[in-house]
Amino acid sequence: MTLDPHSGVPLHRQLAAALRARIVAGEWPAGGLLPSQARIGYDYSVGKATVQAAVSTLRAEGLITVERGVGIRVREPVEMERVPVPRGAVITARPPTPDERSRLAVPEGAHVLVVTVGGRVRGVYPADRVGLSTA
Amino acid sequence: MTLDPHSGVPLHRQLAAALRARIVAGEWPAGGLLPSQARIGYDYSVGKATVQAAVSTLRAEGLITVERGVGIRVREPVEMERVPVPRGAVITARPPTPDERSRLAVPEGAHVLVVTVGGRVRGVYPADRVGLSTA
DNA sequence: AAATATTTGTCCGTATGTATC
DNA sequence: CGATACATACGGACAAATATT
Repeated sequence: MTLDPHSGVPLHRQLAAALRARIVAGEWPAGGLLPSQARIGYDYSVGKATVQAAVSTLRAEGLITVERGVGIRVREPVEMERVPVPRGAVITARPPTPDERSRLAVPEGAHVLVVTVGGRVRGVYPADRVGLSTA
Repeated sequence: MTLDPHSGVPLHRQLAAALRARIVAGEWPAGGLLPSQARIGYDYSVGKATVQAAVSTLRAEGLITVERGVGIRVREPVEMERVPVPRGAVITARPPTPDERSRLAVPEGAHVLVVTVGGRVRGVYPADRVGLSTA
């Protein structure tokens, strides 16, 4: 549980990598709670800001969800909806606008898939729940 | 240049919204420099952590790039490469793994487009530079 | 129902390191 | 070398949401 402050790699990245490894190794069940941020900081001997930066990274990666007053949960795999796209469409991905984030309920860190045909937007879908299938 | 600490909206979000509005309004040219983070904090009467949180948000949105020792630049529009996808493919977007981030040079906050055919991955592309076109 | 503890969120100040000019 | 600017890291204080007693 010890990180190396002199390795050249920032502590918060080392911590994120350490937690990531433990998560994918299945140390905590999907939907289960990790130790509190305070406990993590104590275990790895780092400050709050460092823990929070690491947590923020893993949340952006979609590995965890964080609930205020509760803790850090291992994200459960989500059912992916399948949406067909027409031929001749162009598909891009980008972060949602604040408006799209609330309208489509896009979680923090997730992006949206944008389908355009002839330069006109035909659809915007939350990328964490939707996969596009070509005809 | 004044934010409202009692509006219920966190200061860093208010600040991000304020800067976002000024950026999209064209207040600074593409490739140009915003005021320093210290200056922004002074102008809006907030601390460094607040400025950094707002800057981090805008960077994740792809609106700006931040260069150490230089400052905050308005991101210039990038040429989008067009990659064809076969019929019967499924397209998803997700954050890159650390490995993919370095291999594909995916900037902080950007995602990757994943093309699968019959459950097998056929291609992974940086979503900030690549658009997929269906046949 | 109510008080208490736990946990995360927000915000601040300070200090040090490192890259650029 | 010095000045400027961002990155990293620490700690404290308070608020908000939740869980527990």
